[in-house]
Amino acid sequence: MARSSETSMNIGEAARASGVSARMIRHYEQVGLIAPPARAASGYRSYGPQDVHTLHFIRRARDLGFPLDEIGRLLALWHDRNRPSAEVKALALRHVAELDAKAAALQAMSATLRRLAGHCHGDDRPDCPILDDLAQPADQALPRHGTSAGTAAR
Amino acid sequence: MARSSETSMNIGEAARASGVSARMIRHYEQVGLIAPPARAASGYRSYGPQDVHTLHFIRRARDLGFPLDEIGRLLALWHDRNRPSAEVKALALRHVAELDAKAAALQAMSATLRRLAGHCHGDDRPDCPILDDLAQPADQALPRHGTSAGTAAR
DNA sequence: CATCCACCTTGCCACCATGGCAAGGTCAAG
DNA sequence: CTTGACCTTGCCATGGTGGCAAGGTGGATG
Repeated sequence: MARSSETSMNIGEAARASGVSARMIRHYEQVGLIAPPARAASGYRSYGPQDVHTLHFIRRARDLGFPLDEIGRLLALWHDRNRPSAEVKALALRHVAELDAKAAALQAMSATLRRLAGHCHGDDRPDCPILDDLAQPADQALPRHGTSAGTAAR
Repeated sequence: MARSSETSMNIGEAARASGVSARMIRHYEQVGLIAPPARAASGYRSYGPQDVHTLHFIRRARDLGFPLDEIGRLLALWHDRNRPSAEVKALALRHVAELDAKAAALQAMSATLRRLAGHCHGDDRPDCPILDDLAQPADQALPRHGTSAGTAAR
């Protein structure tokens, strides 16, 4: 096993320490999100504490739903001592808007479907307003209320 | 152009009539969601009104966020005259739960990020609570409140 | 009839982020 | 030296959609 006091770790240890899978660490390297680390004579990747810190940063950003390209920008801002915080904030708020839009789309779908389900007996009989709605020839009965849902989704 | 009174159409017309792209119609056929249609002597796929109806059904289900495999089940239930509506309802409500879970995850991310952004001056100075949080060595300051957000996401 | 354009056919690649598997090299402990 | 845990690279799959390419069809127009 690894000696916890060591400052240089293999990819597996870096993965455990950062919460990013070894798989993804290699991937992030490949797509240029992180710099290629030093290599041991064996060819093993070698990560230092700073590298792990960066990976942890990425992990957190991913947990907040940032796509990789935006994480790249966040990393650049992080490393830029002269960044204007306004830039970070703008990036964050743009992402918030995206998250909200996606959430709203999902909720619109949920609401529509829940409403349809509310009209369905849910017994042994075959009559089903849910299927009836899906089978609508165009756009009648039980209109998909609220603001445009499906289109903005996905 | 096509004579609108024709009952048999090429894939492009079927696409326009159903709201499903020609691209996706072929895809749905390939993955077995729909049966291979008749072919003209030329090899062109030929779709009847019933086929278009089915495609429209699929389109609606997609708009409600159903994944293809669940749409397959919905189609089977639709065609089954002896279906118990309870089955349809259960499928729908299971999907509603999934939609709600995803929406909740997105909202949790949004809320966290919005809160962080709220603490950020957003001016020319480099100090930024957003980056500070992402760079947290572990799990201190401004705890990611609420119920576990990131983990359940995506 | 020749030409043209819009349409159709199949097939492969890309996205995004992640996981799985395979075949082989490395290292430390027993 | 063997074993087992780890590392390496590379390819394939996911889900749903789009794009492009190379070639065949069909109908309208000159």
